[in-house]
Amino acid sequence: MKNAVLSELFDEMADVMEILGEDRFRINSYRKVARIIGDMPTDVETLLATGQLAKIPGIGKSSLAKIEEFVKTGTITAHRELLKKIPPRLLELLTIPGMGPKGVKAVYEKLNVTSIAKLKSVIKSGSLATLPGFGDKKAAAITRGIEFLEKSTGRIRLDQALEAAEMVTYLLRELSGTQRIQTAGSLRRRAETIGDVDILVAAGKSKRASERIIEGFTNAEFVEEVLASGSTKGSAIIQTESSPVQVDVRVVPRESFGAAAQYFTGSKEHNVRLREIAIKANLKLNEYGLFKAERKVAGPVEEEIYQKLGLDYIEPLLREDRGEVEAAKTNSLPELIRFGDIKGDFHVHTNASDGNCDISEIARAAKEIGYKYICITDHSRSSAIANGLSAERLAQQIKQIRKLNETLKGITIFAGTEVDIHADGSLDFDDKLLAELDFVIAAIHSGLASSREKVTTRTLKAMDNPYVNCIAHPTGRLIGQREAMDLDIAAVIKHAAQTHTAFEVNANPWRLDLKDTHCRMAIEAGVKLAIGTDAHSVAGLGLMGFGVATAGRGWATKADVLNTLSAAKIKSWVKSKRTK
DNA sequence: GCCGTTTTCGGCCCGACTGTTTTCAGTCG
Repeated sequence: MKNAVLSELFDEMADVMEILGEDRFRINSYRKVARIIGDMPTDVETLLATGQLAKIPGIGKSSLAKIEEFVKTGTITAHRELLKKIPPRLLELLTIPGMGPKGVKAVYEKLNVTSIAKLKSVIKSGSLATLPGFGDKKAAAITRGIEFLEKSTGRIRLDQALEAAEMVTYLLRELSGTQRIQTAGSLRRRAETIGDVDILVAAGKSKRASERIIEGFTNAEFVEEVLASGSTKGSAIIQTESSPVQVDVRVVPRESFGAAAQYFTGSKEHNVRLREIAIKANLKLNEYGLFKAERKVAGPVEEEIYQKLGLDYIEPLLREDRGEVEAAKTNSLPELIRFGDIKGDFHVHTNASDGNCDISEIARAAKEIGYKYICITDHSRSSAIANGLSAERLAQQIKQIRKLNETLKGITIFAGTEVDIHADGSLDFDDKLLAELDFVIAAIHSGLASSREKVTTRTLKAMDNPYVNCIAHPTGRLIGQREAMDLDIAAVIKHAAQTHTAFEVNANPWRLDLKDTHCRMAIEAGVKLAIGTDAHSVAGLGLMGFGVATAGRGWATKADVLNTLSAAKIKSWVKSKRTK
């Protein structure tokens, strides 16, 4: 996908211009273009060819010319020219927490620092601390920043962030003076990765009450390092079971709680849009409320902020400035899928392959959750490491499931498989066996790094099989660990619509695959989503919420998601592809 | 660089914390 590369180029141009001290509004427009392109689910090339790109607000003449140049030549002259103006490794300094463009400019011009390595040495020699605007504490903060950078990728998975949020929330609830607690930031929006965890606390008006809450947090046992501690904000690295996580706690008065929740939930881009609307209406929006001159017109309740701005309430999942503000103006926001709409799980493993419990155990657990059905999808023989089932073992399992269904009340077990898609697009089981199953999900588990053409053709061919109902984890990514396959998403979505095949939204926080923007593309093409946890244990069934949130971030309604249908309707949905 | 139902020029979102300051700039979200 060229979008990611292009987005990076625009961001880099903005970085260089910031260091060079150029006009900040101009820099902002570059950043905006970078974000728009990075978020776009469709290839820039396609949008450019159809003339749609020029119509996107934020992309003007100048950016359009740069994008055109990039599509034609693979490079942007302006980008190359800008990079010539600074040493090649200078930009890496910007990734250090505590180092911004002004700081980078200063160390470069005054101390000739051109890389992180050189920055380390001027800190060691003590010369950084002599620089105007720098000092011992600043030098120490930068050292910590470099160490942090060296041992982490900076962003954590949703499950890790949630664990940290739960630890801190539990602590805050016990503190006196705490009136309300709300998780905010990218965690509340259920973004696929989280930078730091934001938690809001409503407390009494006195400064002392607020200070006590911050103290209670920064002094907690699990706090490893305090980064900042003021009267309304505390920031610390906490140690969870899985990783160190930065948590920011902010205390706000109760009468501003809604405004603060809105403000700190973001995204930044969404908030900018809201504040622009406020200004046009002669209002001012900040974390304390919505104000007309000095008078507060909204503040305690988040919904009222939107209402007073003339907008429908926008769910946190949608707050990315991806068209939700426009939709809120025209009463055309989608009614998002909720966990309560989910009637079953489409992707579950048992101890027949690499899961850790048997069919009846996991089925009972699913019934306990309130599901009406569950689909057993153990691996097929090619996934040997996962103890994939042979044709004989699968035939045996189908019989076992049919028998269990006779005795188990209140839940239907679908016999399924997660069948491997071979390099040539053929499947691990023949059609005769697949025809015995209730639901078939197909997946690629090998050769993920092969060419765009190969992985795309492979996926397209699998969808042609009349028994394949769903493609599991379609891009194969593992967040923070493995890149997605270079799949032609537009092509596979189009083919899915034509072949009556669904795409999985894998709910595992390592995967979240399809991801939000791809979900939206699929929905727009009329392709159904099937949310599956890929559970390998009873606990694994509990990941469903991450999948529902990801689909919701892709603007999915109940009607877009296969597992909101009854068991009977699923059967007829499957049948309609087979009899086509 | 982008944009326009008051504008084709003149605007462009807001505040807390920190550290280096003698009243504020830089960074972050």
